[in-house]
Amino acid sequence: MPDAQHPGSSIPEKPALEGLEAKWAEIWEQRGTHRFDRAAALAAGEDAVFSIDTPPPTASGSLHIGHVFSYTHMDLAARFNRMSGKQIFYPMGWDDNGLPTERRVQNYFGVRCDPTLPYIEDYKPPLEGGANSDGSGASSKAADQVPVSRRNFIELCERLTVEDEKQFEALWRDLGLSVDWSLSYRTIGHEAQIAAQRAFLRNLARGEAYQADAPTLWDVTFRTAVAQAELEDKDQPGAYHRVSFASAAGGVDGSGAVEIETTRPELLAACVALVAHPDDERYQALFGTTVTTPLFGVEVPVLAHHLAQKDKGSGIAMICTFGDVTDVVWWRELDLPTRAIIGKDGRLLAEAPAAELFSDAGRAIYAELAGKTVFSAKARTVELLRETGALIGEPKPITHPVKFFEKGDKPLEIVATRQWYISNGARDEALRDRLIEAGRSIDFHPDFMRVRYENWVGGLTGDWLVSRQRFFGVPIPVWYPLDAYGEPLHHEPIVPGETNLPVDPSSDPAPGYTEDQRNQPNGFVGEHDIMDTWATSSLTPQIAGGWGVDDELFHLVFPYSLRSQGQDIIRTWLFSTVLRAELEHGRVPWHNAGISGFIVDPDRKKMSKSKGNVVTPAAMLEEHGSDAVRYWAASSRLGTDASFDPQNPKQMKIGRRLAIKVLNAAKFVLSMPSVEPVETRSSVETPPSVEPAETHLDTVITNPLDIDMLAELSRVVAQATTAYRDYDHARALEVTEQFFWTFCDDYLELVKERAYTGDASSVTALRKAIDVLVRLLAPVIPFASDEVWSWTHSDSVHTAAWPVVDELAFAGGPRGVLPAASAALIGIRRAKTDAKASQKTGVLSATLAGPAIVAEALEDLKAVGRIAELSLIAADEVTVTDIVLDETPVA
RNA sequence: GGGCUCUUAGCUCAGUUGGUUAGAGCGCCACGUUUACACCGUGGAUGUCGGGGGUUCGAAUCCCUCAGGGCCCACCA
Repeated sequence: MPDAQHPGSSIPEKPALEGLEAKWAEIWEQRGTHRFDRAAALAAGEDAVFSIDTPPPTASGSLHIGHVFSYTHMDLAARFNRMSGKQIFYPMGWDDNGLPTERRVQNYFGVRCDPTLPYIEDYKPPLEGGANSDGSGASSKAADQVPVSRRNFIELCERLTVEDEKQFEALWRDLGLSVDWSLSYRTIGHEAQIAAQRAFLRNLARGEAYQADAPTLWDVTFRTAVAQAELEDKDQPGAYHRVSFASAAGGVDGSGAVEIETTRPELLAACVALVAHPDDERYQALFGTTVTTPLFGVEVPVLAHHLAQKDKGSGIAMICTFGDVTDVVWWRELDLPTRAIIGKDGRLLAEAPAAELFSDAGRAIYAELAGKTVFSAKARTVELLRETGALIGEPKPITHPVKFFEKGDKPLEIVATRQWYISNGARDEALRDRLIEAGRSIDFHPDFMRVRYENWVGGLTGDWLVSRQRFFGVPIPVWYPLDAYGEPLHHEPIVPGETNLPVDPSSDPAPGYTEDQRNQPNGFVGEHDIMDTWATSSLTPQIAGGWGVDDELFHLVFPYSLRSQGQDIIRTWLFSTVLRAELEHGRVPWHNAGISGFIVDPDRKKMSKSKGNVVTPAAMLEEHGSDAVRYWAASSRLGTDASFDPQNPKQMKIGRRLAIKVLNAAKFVLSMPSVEPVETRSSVETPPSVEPAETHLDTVITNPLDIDMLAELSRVVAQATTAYRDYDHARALEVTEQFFWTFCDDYLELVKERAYTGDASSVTALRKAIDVLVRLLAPVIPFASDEVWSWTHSDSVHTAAWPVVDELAFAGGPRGVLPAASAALIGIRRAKTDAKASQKTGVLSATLAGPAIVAEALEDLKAVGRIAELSLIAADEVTVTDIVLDETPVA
């Protein structure tokens, strides 16, 4: 391994990409190339800071190609701005709390959490790595999992996530992310817990966080409430059951009955009303009357509400507490009683809340259904309805979308529970307007992504449910006093002081109480819920920036310059971060939001694990090289989906070819006889106006072709810089790459004969061009770039100054010498190709037609074409009008 | 049902405020082993710019409309 101060300064015999990742990752770490220089930032002011709010990947998940894609986009911005003289604040976090970790720990170690169990010292879990050898699959079955205490469970979570995070970090280093690894954080870490609890307590103090006992979407597998942002529709088989209710008022058309259609007959015991549209003629006479439920014999009212749809089913619906979210709306707006029968385990409650209203037969029926799952209760109910004749016809099978927790595999139920909420604008128009306004003051890249944010804000149906009935997460930092009967006073929560954070109310006693008063009358009880993982992730700018802990740093980096993320988490991470910043700081958390597209397979389908079309990033980096993979990612603009065919990854080969070409071209240029060393301004500290080593370029570079090449390059510098400033890295790469290939294929060929002789103009121009090109390409191919840079510099290209037009100002504007010479060169090559001759075949004489400017490169054309006699006649287009090859075989 | 987005060569994509004959890379074909590069070089062929209509001297580009793909949201009796 080379010395960090003087890395491999010798040019290898045969430059190669292999090994560059490991070599440079280590040198960058040793040198602190990517460190945030706080002192310099303080001295230069916050305008000189470029801060990035990075997405903490789910530590228990696996990284896929989509991560590589969007994290590379973010790194391009970091590297460009670093070279532009900014102090880069580029932390990296791991999202390690939450359900994915719990589930992975259950599978990996074969355990499940049972909070009633005592802690066991030095606990040895039954499994290491799960039943599957890769440790990732659904290995241990739930029934086989050994129950362990909450503390043991959390210890296992922490143990596993630390291991996962090491692997993630290694991958990111391999990819060449220029993260300052001293700034890493974990969403379950000490600092994150403090920030999450402090923010929550401030929300509480301002009235933005509150409790409500209300119907909540509930996952029966994980036994936790879930939020709107975590919902996902899944198509499920179901059936319409037509059920007859007896009507004392005569029913429809005097039939004595009202028929409804339902997909959830098992909820019949929870029926509280029927509802039809107020304008529906069929039911006008029945509004205000009552009907009797089949099987249970409960009298329920027939009501009118505008949400009822005339054309759906029979036009009249059964309202149950609670079959779906529309039921909740009706229940609330029609002021109906609560007779919920589904428990938190997804089974019918042992005691029905309305049992006293049931008929005797109804009570017997319910006794049979109690304890059954929704699935078996439904089957039995249908049998009973059929036996009693209340089922009209046979159930009609349908497929319909049903709400699921995005990580769950059973339909959500609606259960009335006490939960914590944070205002998000759903019920507060003023806040919603502020959030929309906040979105408008962020520059989205591309701009249309803002619409997704606005749609989400505008479509919110309820406040943010932040409490989760889980174990591995940041505890909600409150306790409740118990009255003389031992009943908790939920409306009088006890809160800790901010200086005492973090707290765990399930193990720390409430302030002013002692631990032996826990769960005692007149004592206290700790809140056992934890926060939604987004309640922590929404504070990544605050956590990474030292909010409330290190105000000097926080003011330096907040609001951040850039949030970079995928489009799939606009509704969760982006929205919630804007919300928390608005509530806490009254301002937006960042100036720019760069939104990456996602990866689609050749069939235009989104890559996902469930479809089995993912490729592991580590294997990809290994196979193609990191620069090649980065090139592929950099070729796609923000917001644009990129296709990737794992079976045929030819797209990676293009970047690989570019990186290899850079190594070889640089080596070739540097092998030319050196006339006068060209020292370039290479330190960010050097003021741009002082370039002593370069002032003589214009006296050395005198050949018109050389000057024109640099003039073209100057234009490329301007275009690439503008593109990077606009977060259009793909455009920057495109113009740079196009010039680079012209430089290699045409210019380098044209001047190499001249350069071999030590011609000062061409050699100096070549070196200058390589020097600029390597810097232009450094964000995209950082490994090859720094390798090349190290051959002539002692510092890193990544802390070198981004090229500026002033460096090449002496060249003036492009005059067209290079394009004209290229066209002439192509003509000469074509003549040789047409004659099936080698390119090194000599030419006795040739005539070029073309504009006069070609004359300025005539000597170079003669040299590269091995042309003895070359004449030029005037024409608009460059063509070869006459050519006589030397047929003498080359010795 | 609403919103956003896309449709250009066999494939992946550029195409700026409307302006000559619509471009690149890959792939394909031919040629070439040249003292940077065989992980190579040189050259070549390849299009009804999704369909239709309109505005204009002029449309891949602007407008309308239709079709198709993708994503997000809503609906869930």
